[in-house]
Amino acid sequence: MKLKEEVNTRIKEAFAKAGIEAESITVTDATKPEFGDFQFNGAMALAKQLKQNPRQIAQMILDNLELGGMIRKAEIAGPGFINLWLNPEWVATSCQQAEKEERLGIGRKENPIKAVVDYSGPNMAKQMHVGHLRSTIIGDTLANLLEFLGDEVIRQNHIGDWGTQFGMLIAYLEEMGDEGNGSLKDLEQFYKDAKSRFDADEAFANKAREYVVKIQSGDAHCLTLWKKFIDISLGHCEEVYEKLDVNLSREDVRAESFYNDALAKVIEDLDNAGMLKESDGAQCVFLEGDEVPVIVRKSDGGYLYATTDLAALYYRANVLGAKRISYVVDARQSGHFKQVFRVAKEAGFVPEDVKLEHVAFGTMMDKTGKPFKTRDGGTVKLIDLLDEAVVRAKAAITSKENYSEEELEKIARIVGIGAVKYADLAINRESNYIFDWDKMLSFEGNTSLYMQYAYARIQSIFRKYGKQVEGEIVIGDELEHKLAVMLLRFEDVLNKAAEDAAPNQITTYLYELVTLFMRFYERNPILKEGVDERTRTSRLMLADLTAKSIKQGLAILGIQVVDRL
RNA sequence: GCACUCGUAGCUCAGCUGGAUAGAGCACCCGCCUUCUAAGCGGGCGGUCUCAGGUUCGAAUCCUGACGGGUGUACCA
Repeated sequence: MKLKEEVNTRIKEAFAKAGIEAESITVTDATKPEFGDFQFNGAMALAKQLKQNPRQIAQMILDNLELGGMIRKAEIAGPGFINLWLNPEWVATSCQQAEKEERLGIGRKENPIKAVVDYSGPNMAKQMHVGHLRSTIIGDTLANLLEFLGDEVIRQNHIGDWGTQFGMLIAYLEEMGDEGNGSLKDLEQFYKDAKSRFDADEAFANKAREYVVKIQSGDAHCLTLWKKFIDISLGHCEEVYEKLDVNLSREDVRAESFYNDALAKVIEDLDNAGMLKESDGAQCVFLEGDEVPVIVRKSDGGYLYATTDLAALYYRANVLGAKRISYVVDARQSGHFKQVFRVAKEAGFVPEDVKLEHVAFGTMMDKTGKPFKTRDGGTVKLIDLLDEAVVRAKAAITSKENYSEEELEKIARIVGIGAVKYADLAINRESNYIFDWDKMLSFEGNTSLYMQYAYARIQSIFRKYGKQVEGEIVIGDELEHKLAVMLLRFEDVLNKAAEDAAPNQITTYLYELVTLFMRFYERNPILKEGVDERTRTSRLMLADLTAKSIKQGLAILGIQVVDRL
């Protein structure tokens, strides 16, 4: 249900009938319960334009407002606010319909597009650490969300599999022989070992340098080694994806090396477009207003990050046919993307109507407010964080009920991993955030467990009830009204979250929804004695729609629910 | 130096297309389990929204400046 749009339409019609021109009309959520469900504040702004009394304008709108079955009451308040109350019968019927539908009454986009979401992008020479978490789960959420709303989503995992360090790594892998597979378990260590070997042994260093050239020139032996290395390293990433419950597979991998053959063409095209200039021996694009150029080819002939990204943009826009290309990458690279996007558009690599966006997220800080160091120790390996999350969840669950070992393991995984993902997704992606192990693994307050707990409580009710619910929803009190309206707002929230690529809008919504439900649960008994049949049915249906909404919302975030907790 | 970004309760954060008394969680204090799961619910404590100007009927929200944190700034990705 596009609730706000429905209300907006009514207001727009009122404007038209009153003969008032107004550009954008949007109602907002009421700020207080006593102000109803929605409020329209536009009369005040309009009053200034028209040089009239705002209350008079508001009155004119009211006089022309068709309440229909949807709106129960509309009132002018204060300087010219219009407060709107939704009709409980209308709310009830709408919820009733949503409860029956697979998609909970949420429509699919009328004009779906192809959307590329570029996320995760681990470097094959390094182990995934907590810093990689954000891109992976924000990207996955965005992809799930767009998919749910009807777009054709193409996930792209742009892994870093190319560069000088691979010469050293494969030379070392070769030396290790069969032991190599095992040592690669700890990539960080493997890298260190290779590096110290490189620094200590001149012959090895030379071989490493030679191998870099050989991979790039397509030497069969070196390519085999390289492929083996990438394969093993990618396997480790997949272990993490598996644990994280992220929808990324090998088919989504489109590595840096994939674009190698297209790089020369990028330079050629830029040159043909007259955008290329040589500076200090390097091929550059100078953008108007930018101090630093975009270097696309080094003075030694090598290509760069920007070159690969341009090739990738071309591929995504023209071969994949994407109309929205979202890069879920650390905010520190915003300068880079701003430039690359501009070059791509100016050079015509990407058609004008394609939306390019950098879904930037903040840097992770430690508890003292300093950036998490990537190199010299101190980093938490992602896999360790996830394992610890499951261990803690298990400890927390064990005390509650008796589970079989198998059940326990399954629930602990869902709860623990969910907590880690939720903690990250719940904060505004753009600001920096502090990595706090304990906070991330907390199970109190606004956490995924709160939602999962509510879901389990509802399932418990239905287990006891033991029948299918059939009947109608009747809004019994103010609390049920609030809950029902909140349920109807789901689609609005998802659409806005998709537009802004903001997962925290979904978590905020879920938290508000569940908070309302918990109060409803405490105050309005369902199966207890003395509850009449009609009320019981209605409350069961509200609970059911709540559960389904929680499940769907969490599913988009990549978090599962359990029936029992 | 220049550019970007952030500055809201003791801590961690929402709110930012301007609206009516600024919201949560954690922490702290009080209350609620013989009836649907107390990982919950109710109540309390806690704020000159960094500061100073400006625009406006109205500013945490928009603009300017200062201060403070973070980041980026020519051949790494």
